[in-house]
Amino acid sequence: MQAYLETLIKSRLEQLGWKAPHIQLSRPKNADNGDWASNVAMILARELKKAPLQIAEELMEGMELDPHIVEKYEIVKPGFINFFQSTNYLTDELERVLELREDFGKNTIGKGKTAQVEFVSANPTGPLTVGHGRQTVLGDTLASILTSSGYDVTREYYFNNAGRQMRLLGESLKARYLQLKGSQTVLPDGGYEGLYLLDVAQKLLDEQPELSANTDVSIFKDYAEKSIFAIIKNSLERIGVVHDVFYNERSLYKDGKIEEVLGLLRDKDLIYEKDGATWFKTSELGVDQDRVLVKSSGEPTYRLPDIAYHREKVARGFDMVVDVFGADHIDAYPDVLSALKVMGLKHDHIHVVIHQFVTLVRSGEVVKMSTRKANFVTLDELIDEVGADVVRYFYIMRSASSHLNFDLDLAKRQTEENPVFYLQYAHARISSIFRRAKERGLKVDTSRADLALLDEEFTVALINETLAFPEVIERCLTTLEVHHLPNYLFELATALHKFYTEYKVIDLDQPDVSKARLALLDAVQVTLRNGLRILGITAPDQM
RNA sequence: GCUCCGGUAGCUCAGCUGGAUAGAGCAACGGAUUUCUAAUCCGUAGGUCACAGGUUCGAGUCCUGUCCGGAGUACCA
Repeated sequence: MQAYLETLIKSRLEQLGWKAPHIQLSRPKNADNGDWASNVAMILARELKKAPLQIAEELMEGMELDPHIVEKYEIVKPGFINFFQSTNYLTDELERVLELREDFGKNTIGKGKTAQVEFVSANPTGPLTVGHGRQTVLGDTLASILTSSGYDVTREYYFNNAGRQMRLLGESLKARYLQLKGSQTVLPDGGYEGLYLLDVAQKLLDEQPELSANTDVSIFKDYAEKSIFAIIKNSLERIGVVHDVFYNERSLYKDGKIEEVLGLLRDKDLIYEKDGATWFKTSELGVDQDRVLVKSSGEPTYRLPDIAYHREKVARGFDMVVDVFGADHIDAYPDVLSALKVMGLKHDHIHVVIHQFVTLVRSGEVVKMSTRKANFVTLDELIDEVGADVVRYFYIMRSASSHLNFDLDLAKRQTEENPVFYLQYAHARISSIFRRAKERGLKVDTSRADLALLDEEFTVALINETLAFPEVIERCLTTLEVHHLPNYLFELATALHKFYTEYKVIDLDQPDVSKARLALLDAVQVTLRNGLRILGITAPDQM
């Protein structure tokens, strides 16, 4: 419908020799204003120096509208052109939904293209926290949106296992291990205090009781990395997230990629030595100051491997790259991108999605989170308390650029007024109706239903809501903001519940109407299920 | 100081590239169940869209400035 009107208006503009601005077609909030509306006449008013109403008249005069699609149009006050879709159009589209089924909502924007989504990327120094959870769900859902748009998607987890952090982790584990053996060893300065390390230490002690203070730290480091990664992967699995690639920082060193980047930047004269460290002249690239790439200790800062990693991403030839980062990385990625730029590499296909922090509230108090301190809430604990479906929904119901207030007490309490259950109930409710229909001998035979019977107010509203699904997916894709999807599904559920209370679906006195309504519900359920699948939330048939 | 994000109903937040009367959930109050699941629906109340200017037919949305909250500004990641 949207596309149809757009091309129609565009060609008419050309006919008249008017310069086509961005044609805007929107769904008016008020049903009196039609199903679709365009402001094109008002936009043109300035340039043509004519009254918008007159422009609209001239525009519409020679327009040939297919009565099968558009029933009528109106030109109203400031200069809107309102289009009213025909019932035929609605039922045709509904039939299409029922043919497409699990493919309804998909588009082909990314057909034949590859995409990579990097997300989570937490270093294996501790269990995933509630903070990581947001990024996890955000990235996974974005990846699903891309898949629905035809992209061949790689979900990737990049982790840093070569730096100072991991050394500290090894030392921390060693201290814990020795403590278990009765030694008074203290944790290193800035070490990891989390109790999970004690568990890891206990396991190590059980497996290898012979280690001592003389044992090389690397033994402890590797063991810690392996153990903690197992914990992380288990958490990811619990909320249905599976990465295709775990990209290891250490490999960048092994393959000489770190050195290559330094060499390339040096060729551009953007590297210099000062105070024993190696600096990147970011001040020449629009940043307020230069950054250190290699510390005086000889260890690179996170920036350097990040640049090398992104160079690899470019080399791997993805058509689209999405990086999902927390707000604490806001300062790092511009350096990475400008480094790619000066190395002459493609970079405008890289999209960075920054999400704001999750503020955790427990008993009315804000919980400060730090992986190194012991007082953090893990993603696992959250899943234990509220369930994976609720966790997933809550994390993406808000836009990424907004701070997310996660009230733990509320989330735990929530079992009844929860939007997740509201949504799932809509799905289950339809299943229930289908079961009952079957009992009464009514077949859900969508191909034989006379959809033209679906013309009541709330029915049409429900159909319209259903048909909006593909637009929502597209919007998520173009904006890379996935919160539109849960919001939409909530509205669809509302439309369904309203329809349900208003009309009786199973009515043996009106078998034709019943059949048509069952077909409609089939389409609604297909849509709900498709949407929930993208969100990674289960669609129960019974609650 | 500078950079980025946010400030919309009591609370948590939507509001698509500027469009028609600013919405939802929760909380409050009042209703609906001889019925396909009431985990539902309907109604009432609740607003200076932080503030001040500007741009134009039209601003919650764009521009400038101010205030408030958060993040960053590290030889941490």
